[in-house]
Amino acid sequence: MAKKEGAKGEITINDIAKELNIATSTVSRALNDSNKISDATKKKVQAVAQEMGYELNLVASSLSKNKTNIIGVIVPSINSQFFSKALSAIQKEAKLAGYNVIISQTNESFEQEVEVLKVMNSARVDGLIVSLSIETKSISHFNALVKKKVPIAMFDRVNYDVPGAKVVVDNYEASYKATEHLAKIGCKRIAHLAGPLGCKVFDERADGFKDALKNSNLDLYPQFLLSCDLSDKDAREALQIWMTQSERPDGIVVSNASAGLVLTGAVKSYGISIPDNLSIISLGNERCNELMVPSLSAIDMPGEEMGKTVTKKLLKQIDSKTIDDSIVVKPFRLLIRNSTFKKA
Amino acid sequence: MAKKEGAKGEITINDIAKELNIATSTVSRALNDSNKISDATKKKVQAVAQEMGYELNLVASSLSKNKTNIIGVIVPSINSQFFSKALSAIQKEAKLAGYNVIISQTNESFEQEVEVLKVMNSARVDGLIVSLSIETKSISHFNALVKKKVPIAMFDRVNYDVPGAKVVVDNYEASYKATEHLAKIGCKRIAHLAGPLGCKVFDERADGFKDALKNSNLDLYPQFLLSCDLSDKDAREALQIWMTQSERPDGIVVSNASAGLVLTGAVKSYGISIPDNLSIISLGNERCNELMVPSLSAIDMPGEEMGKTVTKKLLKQIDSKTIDDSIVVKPFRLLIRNSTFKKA
DNA sequence: ATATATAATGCAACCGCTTGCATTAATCAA
DNA sequence: TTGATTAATGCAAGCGGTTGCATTATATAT
Repeated sequence: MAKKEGAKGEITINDIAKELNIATSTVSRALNDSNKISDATKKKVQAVAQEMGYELNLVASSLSKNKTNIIGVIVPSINSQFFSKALSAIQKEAKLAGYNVIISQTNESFEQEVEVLKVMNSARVDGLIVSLSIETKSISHFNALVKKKVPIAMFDRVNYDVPGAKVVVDNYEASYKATEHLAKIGCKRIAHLAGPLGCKVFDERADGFKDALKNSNLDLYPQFLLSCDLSDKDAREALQIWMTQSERPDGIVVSNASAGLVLTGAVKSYGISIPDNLSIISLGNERCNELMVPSLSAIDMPGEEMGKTVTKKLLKQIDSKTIDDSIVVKPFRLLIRNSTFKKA
Repeated sequence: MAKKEGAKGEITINDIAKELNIATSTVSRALNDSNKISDATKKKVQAVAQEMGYELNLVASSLSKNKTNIIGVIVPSINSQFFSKALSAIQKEAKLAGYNVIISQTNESFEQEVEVLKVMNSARVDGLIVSLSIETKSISHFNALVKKKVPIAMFDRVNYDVPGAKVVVDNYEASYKATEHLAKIGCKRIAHLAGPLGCKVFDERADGFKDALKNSNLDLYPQFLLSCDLSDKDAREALQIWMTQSERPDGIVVSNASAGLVLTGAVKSYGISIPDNLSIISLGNERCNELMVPSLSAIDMPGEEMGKTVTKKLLKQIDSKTIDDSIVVKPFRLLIRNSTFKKA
């Protein structure tokens, strides 16, 4: 077979057309299984394509169809268990529908989020799945995309002012339940390690905490509500503050999984026993939670579920060319483990 | 400003050209900061581009430049700590060089790997970073890419028959050191939970284990070398076998992090104390290793480092248009924790 | 002032595929 | 048999940039 190839050795539909002495358009239609091409021709074309090692050039295809079949995904980080589970589900779901996925992380930086959004725009993604950075307050950086009607779906860290579907958990309720759980097992002095102020998910968690205290007739002790960036360092410092107070907490609700693990580990150095002297529960559950000793109670946030659903929502928006402003609230699970064992 | 926009509301360089009454090529060159365009024109063009909200269409650009500035990344899974760290580093490094990243996971399936490779080919990625699936034995699915001289770089799960740079750790040595460590602290009956047979990294680890035993003058007891898929279930089953034998192991080298954590957790139910009756060390280290009780000794595989290096290697191949067949062996660290505490 | 090098811009083909419309071939009803 | 349908294929204009080469404007040398 005489192969006339382009510069980079790529076989194009033109090559196939020449080989068969038919029009390029016929080849294109044959390969796309158009119903206006005879079966005989299709067979021939497919055979030759196969033989010549033809592979569709998605770039060219995207350009002429004005559709890339690429979904852009923007997350704060890709190496937290929650997000990597979500990403995994997103990728899986997207692939099922014939979409590729471009992933970018913002590292919790607003500036990077803005930049990444531009790149996604330039890449002409067919739709966008976003989980906002902690720093993100305003959303004007979405304007360009919104104006162009690029479908957007958000999960977990969402902003309801951006049009498109949202998939979340009820953070208020999650925190409320966690706090209530501590109250129920007898904790009287419950503290909360909160995330950065102004970040909605963490604000909601702090609110849930406060209301649960109130409804359980428990006081909020001074300094028992500490807000920080949830880094290992900050978590340890918060613990230090609590442990050197005259009235130590006997229960802690930690606003994310990572800090929860750190706290639980760090508590040991104060000669305190969990759960006898102190109960801990984290909002967010990682594999480690059940493996460590004591195993760490948690609210499990359904990462895969959220990833899967947000992808489906986005794909629906893409297909239907409509904006779906629905909000899906995924259920969380309260996982009671040894760190919050019922006191006698 | 009169905006004449295309169907999807996209501003093109043609729009800018018309607006300014100059040629499209001039606009293109101006935006690309070509040195054959006067500063005055550049300023004007950039101003108008800004004002009209122009954003480069990467799809069109890619097509005409025959370069996508996209790196394809193929990994077995994106939600293991090792790979998510690597991915994070890859993404970061790629972005620094102006590349986007398309990520796909094979879920350890050869079939999916083959398929994903085709998609990457169609997407015309400028280069490929790959970590092979466990199932992958043959590499003929890389032929098409190799023939087209698409740069490929592999890390961790590599195959030296595919041209391109490789970034690995010395798995043999890692396993050897881990085993030797157990021997040194006095373990006499050391077992090894190996990964699937035929997967190089795990074979090498098994070899390192065996050689370390030999050189430490220790016997390999029957059934003490068990190969499995390293799932939670398999790990527990292996432990079951060992624990119901007359001669239980007093040391275990587990061939990945996840199974190591599971084993350590499961051991408790046999009423065995770590490290007094049994020492455990895992090849691969997760955050959990140091948080659990007892903290789990491990060989730390440098995920970020590998991700960073493999990306740099790939970018160099892309830039230089040459194949770099170098092999970088990244150092691992032996992290001695409480699960392998020196016996009296 | 004239030839000549240099800088700035324009023209048009091209990247590989898609698609509306035109054309030709095959099929059917009258 | 002939005009009307229907089926199959071809033509050519995009999609939105990029780039080699031609052209024009400007600067330098003689």
